[in-house]
Order: sequence, then structure tokens, then C-alpha cells
Amino acid sequence: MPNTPPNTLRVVIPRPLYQAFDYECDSQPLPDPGCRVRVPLGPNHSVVGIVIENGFVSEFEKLRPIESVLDEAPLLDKPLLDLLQWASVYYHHPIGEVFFTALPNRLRAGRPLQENFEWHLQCTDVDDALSQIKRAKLQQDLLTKLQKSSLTEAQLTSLMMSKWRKPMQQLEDKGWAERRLVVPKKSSGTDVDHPNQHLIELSDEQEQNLTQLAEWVEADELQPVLLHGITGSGKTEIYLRAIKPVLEKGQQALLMIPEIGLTPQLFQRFCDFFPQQTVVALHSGLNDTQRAQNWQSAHSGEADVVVGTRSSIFCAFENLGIIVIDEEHDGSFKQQEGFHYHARDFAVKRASQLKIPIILGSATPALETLLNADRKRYHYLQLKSRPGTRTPPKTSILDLKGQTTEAGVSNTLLKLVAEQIKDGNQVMLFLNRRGFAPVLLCNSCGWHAVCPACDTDMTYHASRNKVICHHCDYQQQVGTQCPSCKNPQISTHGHGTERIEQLLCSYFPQTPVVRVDRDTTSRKGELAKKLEIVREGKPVILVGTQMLTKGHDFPNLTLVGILDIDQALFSTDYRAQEQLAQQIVQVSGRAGRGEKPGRVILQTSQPQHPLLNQLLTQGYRAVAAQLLIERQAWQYPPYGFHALIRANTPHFEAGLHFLQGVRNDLQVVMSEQVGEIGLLGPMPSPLEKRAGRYRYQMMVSATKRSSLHCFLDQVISTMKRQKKTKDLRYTLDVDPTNFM
DNA sequence: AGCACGCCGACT
DNA sequence: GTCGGCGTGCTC
Repeated sequence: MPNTPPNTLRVVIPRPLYQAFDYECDSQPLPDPGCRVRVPLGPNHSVVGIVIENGFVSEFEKLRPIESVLDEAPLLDKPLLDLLQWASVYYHHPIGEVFFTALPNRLRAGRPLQENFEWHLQCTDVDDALSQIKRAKLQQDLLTKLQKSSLTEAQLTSLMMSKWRKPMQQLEDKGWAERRLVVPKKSSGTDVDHPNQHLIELSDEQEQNLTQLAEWVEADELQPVLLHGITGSGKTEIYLRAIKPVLEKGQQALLMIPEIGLTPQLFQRFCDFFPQQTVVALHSGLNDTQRAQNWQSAHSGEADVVVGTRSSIFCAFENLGIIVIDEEHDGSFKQQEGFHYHARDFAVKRASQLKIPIILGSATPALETLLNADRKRYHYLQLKSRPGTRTPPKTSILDLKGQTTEAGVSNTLLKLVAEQIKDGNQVMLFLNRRGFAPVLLCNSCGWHAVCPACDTDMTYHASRNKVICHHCDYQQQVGTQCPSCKNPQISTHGHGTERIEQLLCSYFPQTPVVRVDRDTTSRKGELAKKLEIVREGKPVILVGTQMLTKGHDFPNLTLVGILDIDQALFSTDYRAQEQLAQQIVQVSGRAGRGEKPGRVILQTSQPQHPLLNQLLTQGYRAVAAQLLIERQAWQYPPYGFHALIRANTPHFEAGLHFLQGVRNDLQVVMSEQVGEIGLLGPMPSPLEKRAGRYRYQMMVSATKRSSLHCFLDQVISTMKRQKKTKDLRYTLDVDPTNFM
């Protein structure tokens, strides 16, 4: 008898379990690691699993047979499987949940890979055809597109979302378009060069950076590259040209962007620069079908460039050749629930594993990233100037003391706004609080609108006459009198973007006031519409939150007002200062991007605050250096290593007792690691009650990464053993960035 | 996570 | 007598 390997499969199951399960498989050859299989689980369940190993000797006596093999070829290749396994260990998160976040929903559910179709023009006289469908704009558009070149369904989706299906069907019915199955091509990098690419001339500084990049790649020095370029310095142009030679080799590129950073402008820029290539998006705005389609086009190699948010780092590329992370400091790269991974750290790991270049770009790099550059673990490139004659904006502090203010806007700032508008310029006011006012109260009895689920003040939204809880989205209609004492006068306290908008409308009735926040941009395409108004260049006053800070380019914007930063100056969260500095720099960077110089006004009642002064006089780099010194003194990240244990239940202090119990049990282990491990807490989370649950947390700190991981294994087994009620939920967050 | 098993209180 | 509450433990 020949020595055949055992017919065993190790399968990862979509359950919160820390180990994979073994099955037997009678069909030969055995499915490779990375294939999906359907397996029985428990007495009467059937689930989709992912094979991670085959043909090994199992410790288990009796293995159940799998039900079916779902994929002929692996969905996830060996390096990605290894990486996912590493992540499950690093983040101490159940292996099944880690693996299944790598797949789009449809594939998680066991659906087969979709076949890839391409649409071809079947029409001899296009002009005649166009004249026959004068009223069908979309059909016309499609026909013109097909006339230029055949298009795959993924390309069509990324060009016009899902709007193409119906009109295409109509074209097919008329016999003008035909659908053909595409044989998966091995991506071959021809025709990457295009005249479009030479339209923008690079500055000397940009050219030097590109030369340096090419040298590193040439010499195989593939440490991550930190591209520290001030706002408006043209980092995108560097990304495009760094990606180009990779596509020429027939490899794929991944551009990672923050959650709300996918401005149509950026995506369009990539499509325009690489008109012969397939550029697809992977972000939360896609539905399951589109997501699966784009994921698959990256998997098959059809997509050359993927522009994606956090989770795109898990995408199974056919042949990934470069990763670029734009705005690498952005908080949205860290997942805040469930599997708490950091996509930036993950990307660095993935690049080193695949031995491909990775660029981390930002005007305000994260402290971790700067430290890595200082320690020479990362290459460092700088863009210190804006191309052409553009200069960085001038920033000044406006002391709120002695100022007359209205809705939190000082008269001085209002005058400056008026001046700019008169000169035909655009203005932006930034305030990180949406709604009309953060408090709705009764002056007579002291009642104020409080969320029953979170015990926090609800924000008044005038447009809908509602109070809304910004923590859990609980909403309530507002009546005409105080619900407590029936006093007919209720008033507001504090100001949000809605209030500022109202104020500006009354002061500048002739000028459009455009508000950009989650409330005004919830419907699809609304943000794009608003930005279009601004990009026309006429005088406009923009009011908005975070949303306005990311990646937008408004050439005619000359004045930026930052309204309320005082709260952030006194936050107890050690990350708040870093984030505030980044936010101020990013918002300021929206000003003066065109021919006219920009100006930034920072309203504050703390004009002497050292962070503000250092930022204004010495810049972000100096502030970062200072913050790093403080982090080192406290042994905070990136010098020390943290993990946060959270526990919550609907009952007051139940989670606190649970964590206290965990801490007591851990005391034994800790005595063996004296000096290496510290425990802080348990204590209530800064937002103790949220969405009807009372939340508590305990911080683990360690001087060495290795001892943290050792200890966390103990933490997990202790928490499993710990007595708990059914309604208690706990999570472990390695390298936490959010302490709320 | 789901789900079965199992051990105690209040019902036709 | 049994129906069903949810605490406990298992899933290859």
C-alpha cells in the first residue's frame, strides 16, 4: 500500500472559538488551504468553514466528514492565511471571526464565486443607435462607453455603481450589446503609460522623493516609507507614480483610505491617471453584490488598483505589488468593535511578508509612525512645500476673552468672514459638534433632555425639532413646553453646526451657506452635490465637522475658522492631544490651496496653552516630538504596550464586579511577572452608561510586547472561567486607541 | 454564537 | 404530574 496522507482537514468555523476543528474528507484530491467547505457542527447544524490545513494527523479519534467542498481553488492564499492566523494570535481574537472578516458577506454565506462577464458593443452604426434612444440618457452613456472599449461588470459597477444593469439589459434586448464570459486573465502590465499622466508637472521636491523611492525599491530596501508631506503638497501625485511601475510589472496596488476619505475626486484621479487599468473601490457605501464583485475582481487579478477602507487590507489579491496608506494617522483604520484590528499595522505586516513596498502618507503622522521613522525602522520622505507659488496658510490664535460672541463665533471672526466674502473668496468654519445645541433645558425648573439609555444630554436638532442622543441615536420629538414643569419656554445651551449655519445665514443672506456633517450628507450623493457647489468657486461659507477635514481640495478657500477646541485641550485621554494637533493641522490645510494665500483663525479661551503655541510657532513635528517625550516618561504607547479589557451589562456595576474578580484571579500570575505587567482599574468607562448598558474597563500595561501577550492569554482563560451572568459581554482590545 | 441538556418553580 | 425558566457546557 502506498503511503497516502490522512484525509483530514483543519477547518476554521464562524464561531467565537479560539481553535479550528478537524474533519475528514473523502473526495480526492483534498481541498487546499484557503478553500471553503460546508461542514456539520453540533447535532443539527451546517456551517461554512475555511480549510487552513489538510492531510495531517489529527489528535481526534472520530472525525465527522465534511458535507461538501465549495471552492475548487483557494480564496485565500498561503501568505494571507498565515497573516490571518497571526492576527488572531496578536489580537487574541477568535480565529473564526478573524478569518471570516476577510471575506465579503456573500462568500461568507457560502455562495459560489460569480462568473465574470464582459459587455461588448454589437452595433454597427452607433450614431444611428444613439439617435433612436434620445431620451434614454443612461443607455446612451453606456453605448458611448462600450464604443471606446468593452467593459467588465466590475468596471461598470465602479464607473456607475449599480445603475447600469437596467439600461444595459435594454441595449442587449435591442441587440446592441452582448454579454460574454471572461476567461480570467493573468494581469499583464501593458499600456500603463498614458498622456494623462504628464498633464501635472511635478515639483523638484516631488521628483526627488520619487527618485529616492525608486532607489530603495531597486536596492530591495523595502522597509515601510513614511511620506510626511504637508497638506496640499501633492502626496497623491507621489502615490500615483509610485504605483505605476508596479502595474507595469503586472502587479496590483492597494490604496487604503480613511472611512469617509473616499472623495469622488481621489477615486476619479486614479481612474484618470490609469485609464487603461481597472480601478475598483471597496468601502462601506457598497452593497453586498458590489462588494463581492469588487473583491472578486481583486482576487482574480482583473482589478489593477483597489481603493479601499480598513477592511480592504484583508482582500485576497491575485498578485499584490504595493500598498499605499493615505492619511495613515487616521483613527478609522482601527476597528472599534468586535475584532479590534488596526489596518495600518496589519498593512505593514502584510507588506513585509509579501516583500513589497508600502508607503504611509500623512501631513500629521501618528506618533507611533514618527517614532518608527526616528528609529530608522521606516524610511522617511518629506514634502515641505506646496507646488507652485502656493504657500502654507498663516495661522493665528484668537483669544475669546474680551470678545463679543454670538453662537460661539466672535465678532472679530465674523468681520474676517465678511471681508473674504466681499473679496469673492470662500470661507470654512469648523466645529466638531453637529446638531443645533448640545443641551436642551428648561430655565424654570432645571429639567434638561437626557437620553434614558445613556444618561447623557441629548443634542437638539432644530431642523427636525428633535433631541437626538449622539451615543445611541435615541430620538425624541420636542414639544412646546417643559415636560417636567409645563413651563412654555425651553431653551438651548451651547452650539452645534446647525446653529452656526443659522447664524451665518442671517448675517450673510446673499451668500450660500453649505453645512457638511453626518446629518446633511446621510443620503447618497448629497455630499458630492454640496462639494460641487463649493468647487464652482463662487463665494460660499462652509460649516462642518470632521467630514470637512479629509482630503478635500477647495482652491478658492482663503479663510478657515476653528471654533471650539477648548474641550479637547483638557481631555484626560492621552491620545487627545495628538489627535487635536492633527485635526488643527488638517483643517488648516484646507485653506490657501489655490492661487490666493490662506489664513486660519483658532478661537480659544486658552491662548497660552503650550500645545497651541508650540503648534503655531514650531509646527506639528515639534509638537509630536514633545508628546513623544511625555509618552516615554509615562511609558505610554508607543514606548509601552496596552490592552483594554471591557465588560458591560444592563446592570449597574455588574461589569465592575466581574472585572474585579478577574483582577483578583490574575494577581497570582502577576506576581510572577513583577514589573513587567501593570493593571489599572477596573473603573467605569468615561461614558459609563451607553445604549442601556453599564460599561467598565481595566487597562493592562506592559513594558514588553511579549509579556503583554503572555499575560493576555492568562486574561482570556481567567475571563472564561470567571463567574458571569448571561447578559455580560466582554471584549479585549489590544493597542486600544479609543477609551470611551 | 447557537443550541441541547438539565435541574428547579408554577401551572392545566 | 409537566411546561418552561435560564445556568452550564459543547461544538472536530
